[in-house]
Amino acid sequence: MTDRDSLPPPPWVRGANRGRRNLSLNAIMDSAMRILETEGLEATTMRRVAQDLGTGAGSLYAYVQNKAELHELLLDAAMATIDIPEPDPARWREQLMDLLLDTAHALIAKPGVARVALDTVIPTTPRALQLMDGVLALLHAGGIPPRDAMAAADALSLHLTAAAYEMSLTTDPAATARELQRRTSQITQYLDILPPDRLPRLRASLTLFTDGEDAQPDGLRLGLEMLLNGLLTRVRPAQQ
Amino acid sequence: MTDRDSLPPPPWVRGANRGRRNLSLNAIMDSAMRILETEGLEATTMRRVAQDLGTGAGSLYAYVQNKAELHELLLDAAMATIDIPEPDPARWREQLMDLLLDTAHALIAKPGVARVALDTVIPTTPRALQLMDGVLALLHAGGIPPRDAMAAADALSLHLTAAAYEMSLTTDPAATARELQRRTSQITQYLDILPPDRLPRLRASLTLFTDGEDAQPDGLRLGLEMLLNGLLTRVRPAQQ
DNA sequence: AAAGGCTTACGAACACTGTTTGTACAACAA
DNA sequence: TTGTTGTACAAACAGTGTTCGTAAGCCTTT
Repeated sequence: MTDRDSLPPPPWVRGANRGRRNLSLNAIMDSAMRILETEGLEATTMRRVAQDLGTGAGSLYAYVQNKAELHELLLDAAMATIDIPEPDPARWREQLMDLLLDTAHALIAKPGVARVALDTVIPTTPRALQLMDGVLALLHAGGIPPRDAMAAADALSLHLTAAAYEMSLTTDPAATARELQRRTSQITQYLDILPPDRLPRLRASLTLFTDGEDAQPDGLRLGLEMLLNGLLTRVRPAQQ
Repeated sequence: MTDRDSLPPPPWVRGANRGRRNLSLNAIMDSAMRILETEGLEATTMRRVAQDLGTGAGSLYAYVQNKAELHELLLDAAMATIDIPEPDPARWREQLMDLLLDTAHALIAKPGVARVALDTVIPTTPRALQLMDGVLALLHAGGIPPRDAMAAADALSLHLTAAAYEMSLTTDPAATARELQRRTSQITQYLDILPPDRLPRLRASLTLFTDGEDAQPDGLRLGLEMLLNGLLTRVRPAQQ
């Protein structure tokens, strides 16, 4: 298995093993991860983490450049459970789908981490690079030319991340379940006021929409299957 | 053309025609839109809008329930330029692609609005409902069964919104162009430190990645084409 | 061993944020 | 004319990220 063992920390992370006294990057990450798991990303603020460590918010800036960097490190930590397979040309598609679903589940598991992934223009964190390399390897094993593979990997990871983000909006607290109820009732309430010939397709499909709540977790797999099928049947853009 | 004329305001919008004195929802929206266009979504705060109207932040709460609702109204206003076509079964696919690209461009045109679309679990605003109805109409015209059409519309709009959001992260200020440069240089810098046999696929594709900046605007169309192709060749999930 | 420099730690401060509350005022209905 | 309704506004609350000055500690050099 290539690239499964953990990589060394990137050089731009300031205080990897630097803390001489009370604090350390490990301690900060432990506190931040605990807060992330129990209170969500919104609550994972500099002040909250510092309070958990019994210190001031300013002290964290010796180990971390930004709140954004701290969140990115949390994203990297959340991807620890993903393991990248050795490509098997006979099973590459199944392997790829598993890898993508694993990644999505890792993002959903830690609430709010999907938003970090979406906010990060290009992920530069070690595990993100490993993941990208793994996806490219599987696509190459499937016979996809490198130029198409890059574009496909982009589309797949974008879709995956967005779907994970959307799901972590609705599954986090029970409060957002009420929010979803409020939304759908808003729509029906609005449709009742409108002339009955307006928005007919939406009217017809609304029952599928509300029932689709349970089937929505499959929506992720469905979108990814669509993308993969489309990739295989598509006219190559390099030749077009 | 069905549903092209503007719809009446939804009943839950409080002060549609209510302002008896200085303020009004229209004035608030005008100020907010001007600030959105010139300073971005982050700067479009309650206090900033109120200051632009020469009043206090609290006054806005007579016309708008939340900052979130104000942002949603801005999203709705940004979608004003999209026109929904009358489905022509012979050209449905081209029509659909145009509609989706139009929507994406509308989201990108007003900086930060794509984020609002992504944060909104289910868009309930009039124009969003019109758009959804229009997409469903085109899919039905293409012979897609209603159940699949709903799932496809979900996947397409998710992909579209996420791509628009990603693009508005890198195109907004020139500062983020430097950020993108910093990211790629971080990656190469990191790869130089690693053993040269690690992440080989990413190494090989990195040149395509950096060159891909110019071709990235086509990434959106490419992803949507993949989704559409995949939809047409996919085994129907209802029978599986 | 003593001195210097570097870095962590910490609290205070700055400039913000969304939202709530109390009070004053204007306009409409009875 | 009185009363009710809902707008306007300022102040206040509880937060936020980040910067800065100061004090203390450790390591290295003299």
